[in-house]
Amino acid sequence: MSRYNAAEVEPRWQKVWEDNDVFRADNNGARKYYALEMFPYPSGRIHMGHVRNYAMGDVIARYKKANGFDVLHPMGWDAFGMPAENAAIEKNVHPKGWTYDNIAAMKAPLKRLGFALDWSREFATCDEAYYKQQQAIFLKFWENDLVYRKTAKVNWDPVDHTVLANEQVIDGRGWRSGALVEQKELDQWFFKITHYAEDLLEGLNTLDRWPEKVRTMQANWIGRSEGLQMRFEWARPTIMNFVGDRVLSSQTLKSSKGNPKINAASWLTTTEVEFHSGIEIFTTRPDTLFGASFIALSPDHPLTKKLAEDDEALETFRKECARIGTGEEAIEKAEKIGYRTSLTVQHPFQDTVLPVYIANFVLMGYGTGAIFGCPAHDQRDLDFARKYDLPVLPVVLPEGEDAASYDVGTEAYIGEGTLYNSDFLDGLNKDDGIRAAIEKIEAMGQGTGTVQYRLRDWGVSRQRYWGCPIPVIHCEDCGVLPVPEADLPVKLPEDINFDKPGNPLDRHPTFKNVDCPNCGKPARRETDTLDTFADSSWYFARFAGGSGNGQPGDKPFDKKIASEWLPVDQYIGGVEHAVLHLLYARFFTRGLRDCGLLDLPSGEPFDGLFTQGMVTHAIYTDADGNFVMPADVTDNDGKLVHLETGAPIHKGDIVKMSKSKKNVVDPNDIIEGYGADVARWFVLSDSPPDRDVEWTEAGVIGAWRFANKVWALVSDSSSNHRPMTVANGAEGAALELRKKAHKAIAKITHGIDVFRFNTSVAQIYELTNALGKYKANDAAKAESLGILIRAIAPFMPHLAEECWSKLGGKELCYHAPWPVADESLLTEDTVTLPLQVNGKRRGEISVPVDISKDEAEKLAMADPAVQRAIDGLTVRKVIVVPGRIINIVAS
RNA sequence: GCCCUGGUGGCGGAAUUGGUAGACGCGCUAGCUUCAGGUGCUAGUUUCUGUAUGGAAGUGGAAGUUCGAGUCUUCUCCAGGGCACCA
Repeated sequence: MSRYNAAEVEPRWQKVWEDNDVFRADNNGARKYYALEMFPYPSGRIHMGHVRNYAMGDVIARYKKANGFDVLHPMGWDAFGMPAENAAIEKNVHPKGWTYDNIAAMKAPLKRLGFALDWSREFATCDEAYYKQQQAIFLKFWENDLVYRKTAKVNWDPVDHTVLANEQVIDGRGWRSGALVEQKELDQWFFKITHYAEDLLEGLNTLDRWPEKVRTMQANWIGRSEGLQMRFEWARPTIMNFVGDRVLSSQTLKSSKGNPKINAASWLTTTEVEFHSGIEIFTTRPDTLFGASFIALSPDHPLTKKLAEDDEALETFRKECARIGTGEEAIEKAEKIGYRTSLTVQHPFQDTVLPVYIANFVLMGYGTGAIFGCPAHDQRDLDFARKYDLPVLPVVLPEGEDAASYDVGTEAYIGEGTLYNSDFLDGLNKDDGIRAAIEKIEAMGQGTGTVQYRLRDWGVSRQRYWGCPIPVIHCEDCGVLPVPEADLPVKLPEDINFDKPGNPLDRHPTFKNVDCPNCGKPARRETDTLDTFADSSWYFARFAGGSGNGQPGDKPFDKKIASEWLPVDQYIGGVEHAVLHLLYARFFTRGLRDCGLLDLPSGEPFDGLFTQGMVTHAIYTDADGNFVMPADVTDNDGKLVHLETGAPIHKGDIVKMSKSKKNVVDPNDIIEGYGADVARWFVLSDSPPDRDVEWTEAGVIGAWRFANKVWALVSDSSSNHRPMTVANGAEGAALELRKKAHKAIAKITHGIDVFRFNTSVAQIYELTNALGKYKANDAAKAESLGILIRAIAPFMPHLAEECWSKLGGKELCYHAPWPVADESLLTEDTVTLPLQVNGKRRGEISVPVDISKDEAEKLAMADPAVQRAIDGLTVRKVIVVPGRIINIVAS
């Protein structure tokens, strides 16, 4: 037997594939299949997570190809972003050079892994040809009212010197830098994602090939709630005080605040609210209006700010709230605190007056920034009411409670029930009560039923160099103008430096200073660049229909071709993108559709989504607690020691591979040592794809052994074992082998179809074992070997080609059709039926599959083990499940 | 606090969706082979009990539905992830 030499075999087949251009995607009229993995950021090194991600996609791509699909499986680079700028600052290299060098460095090992990728479609998002089209899309979105500009309070990351979208702020810190985020007022560009809030939410229901978890996370993020937006009018004495003694009059308000219309769903926190005639609130529980005992405004509410101008104590209170707002532990417990104003409002339905508080738990960013408090049926309101001694009047009576004695105590009741203490709402249930209350308020002209979303518009301005320039010019006379299409792309200048903090574009004279395209006078070019999440929001369409590549007349993508390939049939990537990337991409495809660029009625870019688990590894530390790379650790008689020093090593937790913990295994080392196939096989074999897989040396060796075993099987085999052989009419051991092989086909196929590659792998092992034991050199063996090799091909494609060719396969294994199971070999003539007595297994009998129930029962009763078990008992019942089990009930 | 996921041998994990729990792999044990350098083959490997045919227990825990539960229901514990004052 000759040993399998991956180092020689793998590059050889890679060259054959490349020379024959076999992975190029063409739409030849067969059913199309678009397989895509989230494209990588070119950090310069590939890691095991990449290997696992792309190995999964490759299984799907090769499997679909074998099933006769036209497969599109492209690869490219998500190449804009801050690491390039950080490298520029730290290592004094140019972001562009750094990025393209990294791409080259990553492309080599990726090719060495032998993925069936159509490299002809490769691009990087930092290619001029790509960002030119992104600028064109930006302008198109602008034309179609999907882009707008506003001064807004934004999340400012003081470490990265840039703005962050809401989604990019985690626990009050920047998602990348981890720095505490500050609030800053800036002119910002926004994508109007809220325009599609309802559609994005609705669309989730159609994505039945997405993980439930991701859909839930997006739904939560969009955060739809139905309710009532209404006005509480000032109580008579208040309006006198308010307008008379304090600053405000309706005239000054109107002129300073402009449009009084409420736009609560907008990104802006400076919600413009008309408050001279009352306070606008939003509620999802208008049925509990009769239980209202106060009104609370956000500390950031415009009215609060106005009042604070004349009220030092209130200003102090506001600062107090702001201080608590940023400390993380404080948010955990966040005691509810309030400030009582001298204002009061009129209850809409009855002759009572409610005090107006400023309260720290009311958020300006949601609804109108003001609420009515109903302590009996909202926990926050209850905590607040108990603290400030406000009335707690229950108006929803839970089932089984008595109206006369019911008391909420310290736990607000938020469930269903019957309304009482509520005048015209008495006796209604929750939903009817909500409807009736909304109707009444609408009839009174004090409000309307509305829908609120937590989702806010996507702020995309970034004060960075290494991103797609926003194609806009600011002219003092003509205003904000688009760069004319003929002038695109707005290129990133290359003569920049990072010797000062901030955006180099902002201090680049020839970039920044331009002539107005309208009047020709000196004007200022926009120096902000787009959030890099924009880059990854349409790359899949460019892969599918990109053309011209920077030539004149190039478009973002060919509408017809892109629309044929889209949606992506199977998208694979990490869960960490569940909200950000996947939501933005769904927005983009809707925008592209509505701008007429893409023919995609559903607007959904990804038909199937799979989120794979991480690659983990134990953390190794030495006696001093320093992290040690796994490659430097060896096993010495069951004890882990340092490879060089021999010092003892401690094995710690098994966590995601990360550079900082040094628990990483370099794919390059594995490829060199064992070959690409072994690395691929290992990451797919043991764990289900959606769970984490622990990288172990033993596991790799196991995979390596298996590859050799398959090779041994083939190289020892007779030379006339043509892989496409079909054996007919075998019997005895040959028939058993054929049955095994055909059953394996069915199970392997199913495993791939449902993304349980580990179960496919197990079946491949079984078939290999069966073949290993089968010594005859006949047609049954030839057929089974051919099945085995084709089944292995999506997992270990090089080994498969080598075996296929050794066995005399005429064409490439890559082009060989997926084996089809012969139905007649999947069924057995006889089955083994377990015999149970009172649910306990007592024996088994072998019977023909088509045996009658009576016959089976007779045989079961005659079984000696059954006889022993029912000795002295009376048989009550015999349950015969054909082909499955026989259970005898006796007592 | 709320919402998901999951919990099965020493380990990773199977289980035709209510029908023989532990497939397959790793590890381990015993034997054979001498391939010298991550080797191949054979047998065994849930636990307890018994010389043995066998018996008993067993899928985080408790109860339930059922002829029959890893699978369904309720409660509960633990781990991982997400959201977090969203009115």
